[in-house]
Amino acid sequence: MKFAERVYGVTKQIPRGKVSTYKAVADAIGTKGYRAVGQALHTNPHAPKVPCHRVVASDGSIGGFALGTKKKILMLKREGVNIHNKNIDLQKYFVRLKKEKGREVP
DNA sequence: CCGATGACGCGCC
DNA sequence: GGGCGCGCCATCG
Repeated sequence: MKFAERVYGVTKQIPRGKVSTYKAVADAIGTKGYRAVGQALHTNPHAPKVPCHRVVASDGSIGGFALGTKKKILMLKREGVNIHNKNIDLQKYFVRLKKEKGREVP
């Protein structure tokens, strides 16, 4: 399994109307390469299956997007995620991503 | 193999 | 609170 595939697997779990952060994704797959996560999403071959636009920066900013940040914002707002001044309320829309492989130690 | 780059994160000024 | 710099990991040249 490639690194990118793992990123997609985790990102794919983000429900509509919610968002997550690169840090959360990286932590979910067990890596500290936050930047690598972003790169994987940039080269995301899976279209709507992997909602890469639902992944934002940990500071609440939009972050980046292949088609342009504005487009990203528009898509998010369209899904119900309210955005003000290029910022998202992580406290409200942030969702915890569960690790794709690691179990919760029963 | 080494060097540079990137949709980031955090510490410091 | 805003801006700047360094560090992180994976991929590409």
